[in-house]
Amino acid sequence: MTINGLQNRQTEIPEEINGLRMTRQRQEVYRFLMGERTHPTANEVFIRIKEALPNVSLATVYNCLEALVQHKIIRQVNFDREPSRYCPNLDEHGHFHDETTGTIHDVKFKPGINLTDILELPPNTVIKDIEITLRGQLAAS
Amino acid sequence: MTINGLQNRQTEIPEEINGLRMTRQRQEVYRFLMGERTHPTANEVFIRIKEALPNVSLATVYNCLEALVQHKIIRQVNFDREPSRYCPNLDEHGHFHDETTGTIHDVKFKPGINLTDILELPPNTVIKDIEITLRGQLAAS
DNA sequence: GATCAAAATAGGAATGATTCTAATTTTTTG
DNA sequence: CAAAAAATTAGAATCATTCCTATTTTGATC
Repeated sequence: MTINGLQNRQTEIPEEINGLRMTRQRQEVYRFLMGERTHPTANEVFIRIKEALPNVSLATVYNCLEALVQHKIIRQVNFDREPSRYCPNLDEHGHFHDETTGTIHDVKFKPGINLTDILELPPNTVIKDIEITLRGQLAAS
Repeated sequence: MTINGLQNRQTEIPEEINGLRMTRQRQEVYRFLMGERTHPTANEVFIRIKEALPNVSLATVYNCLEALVQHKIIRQVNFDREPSRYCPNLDEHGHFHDETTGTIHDVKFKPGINLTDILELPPNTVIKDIEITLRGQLAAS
């Protein structure tokens, strides 16, 4: 792929993000996710970054993904009991799972909506994380 | 437990619910869930209904749960990648997972709130199912 | 109530995403 | 550079769930 190393410079990724040292493997995982809207699984990440790092192991991909999630650099998304998927969008948002195509779409909240405004939470509740998932289909219009 | 069979009559469960024939095993699964607020896992259901049906198998519990879910008699609830849990509350609601105690609480919507009102869904979307899960803790007040 | 077909169940094997373990390599620190 | 810490690798282990197949139960029909 490379003709000239200098022209092959890919998106610059800092040496550290949110206190997490960005090793080569973490960079590749992160770079791939940043360019994806498809919410890939760990295995899909693995297959893809093997192109750049042929010796990478699946365990490392899991380690990287976990580290990135824990440092709030990416998000983990779960649909029922399917394999976890990973998402670079850190804005508060939900996910719509289109059953017809199997694709997943981010779903924004309408402006000014605050999740905790619409739910009857027990008093003194500290919410750390919210996950909203929708299943359905895009009707042929 | 039984002194007098007649007095031991438990909650009457119809022979059929939503088109699903209520076999003995399905009855036991359903009856147990109806009396529980704890959102048990398949295995917890299994352990519990073995008291009434010593020969029941875990596979059957899974079969029963799936049948009940598919006929919209109970709901399946997933937290991240933890074992699925089951819930007899059919009202539209979310779940709050208290990390301190490990307990799960149903969360109602405030009156008049319509989920689709607050989300920016793609046009022509048919939503079949919504799942809202919250993780956090009940602060000591 | 006997008979046949369909549905449900039981038990155990198989699956598959994820986690764990131990050994090796890389990075950081003194 | 040496030692310690962190990250990576490969493969084994885990465990919830599904699958398979034989058996049992149920429902329909006579």
